[in-house]
Amino acid sequence: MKFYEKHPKILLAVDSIIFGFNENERELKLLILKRNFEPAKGNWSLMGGFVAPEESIDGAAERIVKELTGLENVYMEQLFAFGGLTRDPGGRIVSVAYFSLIKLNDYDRELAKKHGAYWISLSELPDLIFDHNEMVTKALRKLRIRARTQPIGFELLPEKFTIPQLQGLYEAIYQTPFDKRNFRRKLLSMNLLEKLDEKEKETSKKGAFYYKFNQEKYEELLLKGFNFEI
Amino acid sequence: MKFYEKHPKILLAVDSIIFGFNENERELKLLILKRNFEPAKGNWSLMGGFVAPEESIDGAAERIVKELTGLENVYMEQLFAFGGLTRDPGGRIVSVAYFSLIKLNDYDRELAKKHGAYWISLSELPDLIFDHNEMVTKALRKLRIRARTQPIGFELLPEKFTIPQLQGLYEAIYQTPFDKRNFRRKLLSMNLLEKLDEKEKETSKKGAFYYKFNQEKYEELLLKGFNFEI
DNA sequence: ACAAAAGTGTTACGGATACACCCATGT
DNA sequence: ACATGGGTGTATCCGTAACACTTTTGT
Repeated sequence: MKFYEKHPKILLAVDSIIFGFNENERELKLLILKRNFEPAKGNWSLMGGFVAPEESIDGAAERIVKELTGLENVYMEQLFAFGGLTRDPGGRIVSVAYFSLIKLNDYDRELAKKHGAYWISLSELPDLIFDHNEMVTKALRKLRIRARTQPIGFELLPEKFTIPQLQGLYEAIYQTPFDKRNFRRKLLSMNLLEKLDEKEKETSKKGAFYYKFNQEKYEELLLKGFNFEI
Repeated sequence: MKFYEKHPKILLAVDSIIFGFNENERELKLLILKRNFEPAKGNWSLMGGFVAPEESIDGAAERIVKELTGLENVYMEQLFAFGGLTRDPGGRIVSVAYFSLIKLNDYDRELAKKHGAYWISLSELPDLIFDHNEMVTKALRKLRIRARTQPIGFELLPEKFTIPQLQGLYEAIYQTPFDKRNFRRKLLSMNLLEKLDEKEKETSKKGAFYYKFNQEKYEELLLKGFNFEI
């Protein structure tokens, strides 16, 4: 039984804003690529693709990220549906944008290379095709809002991280320095970080203790009405 | 010059969560209708419609609201794109949901009647078709977040309103009482409300002064980095 | 005179901010 | 011994929350 058959269909795409972070650098990166098909071939672009009839839009977004990075089960959130009539000169396309957070050391370098993908610092972002710069701006704004009230920062860090690394991440996201005493106090006061015995000794002589985020504890606290807040 | 021609197209719809408020009652209302076509004919549903090839998704959302209420230029915000494979038993449809805020006295009663539409209190919301209840839940959550940090409450009130009416609106949105001294102080301290000489005398013998929201002043303050916050 | 809603001030508390020195260790 | 980044405590400020009585006026 089929309904709605007389209604016109539309090309539907997804585009992925893929954020990456490396705990040793201090910048948030974005994965973009040289587009290898028309229109706008050769220009910088986000990774995207069309939604197939037999896949959900979330599924399409996951497929796109996996094609480019080899990663599955990464943090992903729907950003916005872009549906202006003239956003893509190649035709009338509605695109649902998603943003993802990945650890910069995890992705598949071969796959990325094959697609002509590069990590770009946010501060050096070039002009992208169509409305992709607008997508990035919107994604960054949403990321900043999210990172304040949900513990998604940890998606960008390895399992073990130091407090200075965590602070570096937040400083990269918000592009502003934090007071290290206040930052540490605030984070530790939530009792969500587990201190390990091991120290990170690359970046300082004294060494900084590793911590890890306790997801189970977070979920437990959530049920009691706890709100993560930075 | 056409590109992308070999890619499959998809049915794209919009659904509208239309919130309404009447300053004399104390409840937030939702406009829903009895669906008059298959599938799920006769069940409660949000107002929706398909996106035409020659209209933007925002345009489709505006058209839908106008068809049902006769209103244009109402506050409207994109909520979320729902793209699960089985969300509509009538076929594979991706739907972009929007929510709108309207003043309950403004809409066209004839149009609404013709579509079989009714205003329902949030507390009495029935089962809606497909994922429409989920849409409403999500819209309500977003409305609550927005109303805290942007002056959108005024979209639900007439140009002239009293402080107790404004408080009643916020209490309806958040389903929780506020202290009237603190509420009044906070709102007035932003210097965005202009006190009029006139009083509203229906609901009390003493009468309450009317105020109006000063949009120009708000925009001016925004430029200086002001943040609306309740 | 009384009922019913409008309007008004002060205090206490807690979280946020600002700020400077000591510690550990590799060279 | 010194340079480098890690780690710590306290005082102040400000916004938030709690709370009860007076005013106006229609009946």
